[in-house]
Amino acid sequence: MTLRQDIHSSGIPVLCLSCEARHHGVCGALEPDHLAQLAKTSSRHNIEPGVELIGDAEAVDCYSNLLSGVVKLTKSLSDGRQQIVGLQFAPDFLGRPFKMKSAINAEAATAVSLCSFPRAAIERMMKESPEFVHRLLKQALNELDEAREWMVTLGRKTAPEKVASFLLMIARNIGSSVDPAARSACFELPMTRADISDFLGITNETVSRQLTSLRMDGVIRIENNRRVTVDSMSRLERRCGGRGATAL
Amino acid sequence: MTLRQDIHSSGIPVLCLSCEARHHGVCGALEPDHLAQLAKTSSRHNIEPGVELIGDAEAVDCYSNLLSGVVKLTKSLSDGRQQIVGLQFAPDFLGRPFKMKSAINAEAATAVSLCSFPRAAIERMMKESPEFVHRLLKQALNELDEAREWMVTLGRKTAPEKVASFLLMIARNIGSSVDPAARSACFELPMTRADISDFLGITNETVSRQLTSLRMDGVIRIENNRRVTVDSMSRLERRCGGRGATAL
DNA sequence: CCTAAGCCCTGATTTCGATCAACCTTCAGC
DNA sequence: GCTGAAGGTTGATCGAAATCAGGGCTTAGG
Repeated sequence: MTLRQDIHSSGIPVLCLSCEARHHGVCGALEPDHLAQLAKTSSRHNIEPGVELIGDAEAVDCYSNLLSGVVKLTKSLSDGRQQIVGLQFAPDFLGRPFKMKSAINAEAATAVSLCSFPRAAIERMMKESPEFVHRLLKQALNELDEAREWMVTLGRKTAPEKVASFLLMIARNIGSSVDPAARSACFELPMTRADISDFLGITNETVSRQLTSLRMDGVIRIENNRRVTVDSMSRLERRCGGRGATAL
Repeated sequence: MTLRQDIHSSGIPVLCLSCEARHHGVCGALEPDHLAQLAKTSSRHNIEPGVELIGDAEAVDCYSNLLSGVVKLTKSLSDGRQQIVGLQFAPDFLGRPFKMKSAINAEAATAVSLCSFPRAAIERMMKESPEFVHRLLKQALNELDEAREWMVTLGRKTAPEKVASFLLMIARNIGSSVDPAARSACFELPMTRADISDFLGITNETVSRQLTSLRMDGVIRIENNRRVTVDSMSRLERRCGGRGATAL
């Protein structure tokens, strides 16, 4: 492999050189030699929308860096009711240290590309690199914050507020905006109406109605059912229900 | 102080000897010398129900081990709507590494006792003891799991199921049960009906009605508004909505 | 081409839980 | 003792969102 020689030359594996995970993801915590170690066992996958990311070779059980696309984490009740409990965007780290029984399903919401590592390699990294664990902790705390933010949305917001909050969250995560102050945004919805409803704890009919309502009111524009344009972010924000200002 | 001499004799600070946090909490990750270091700067507090745990001397900004009692974490919208986003039981670790702006309020739900440490001491521990960070990661992942479990409850369960699920969760956390298989349980509700409603995303009237309904159906007994007895856990479980079985 | 399956939108109706309102109990303070 | 506040329960009414139902658009496949 060309890998070994690259390790010798620059210290950083060639595969990792252009990888965003090295800047903002967990790999940023690693020294070149650790990175090289990991890279030797890594493999890249491209995954189609709708494919489950579980056990086996496919993706996670291995741990993986999410390089592009959106992954949804879901939990279901035995009667079929489903709730999306997390969305992961690049360059999040996927996989669950310390246990298998998570009872959470991961599924590619869009086309997804992953950089996967065998479980053993990651567990070794956790032993050898405190900085790596540190980074994992940071991500876990971030996800915890997000989860708690959603709990407010799920428990205390109305359907119109839920949909607006969802759009705002997506815009902030994957929205492209020319404007540096992000006064406007444009993005492709990474999920179907049914997914959105599972995310917000409402029905797809309600999602549809609320999107229409936002469209009618000129807050958003929608093309091809998926492409959303928000002209005025602040206008959208005002529809999200009292901002979480606990102080002031 | 007697502290120093105890460090010399046994290696473990006297205060920590009988502390549960040393067994199941974050302190369990520490070597005697680290523990001694921390103990020197620790202080214990007793806090009344309803008191905010924020900034200042009072409690957290310091980090603290929760020694007894229940702490509720809440987020509010500016119009007053409130959601409880987390409950902490002993021996959880309170406080937020890496940032101040959490926008989360912590409040003693019951009488609470804390063992607090100055921010600097904990940050130093995080640098010096990888095992400590490891422990923090574990707790964070646990809280994340709990948060996600609640998201299902908030988003997809009916009011009766929500209340049953809440009782089950409390019973599992603080229920005393003679029976080892936990066929029955008895506990003091750590919060008011209003708190419970903020936790479940419903109104206190609805909480009240559902409790009455469970009482009428013989699933629970209630004394003094607070003391709850569950004779058959499995009966209660059946009221929680399809158990999160994703597989099988 | 036609058909069937997804996905999405919209209207009519129903229902669950919110809201409004009254009353009870307990407890602290005067 | 009385009074008022806080927490809790219960009933009546209302409304937001679920449910039920139908129809349109796009895409894949025969």
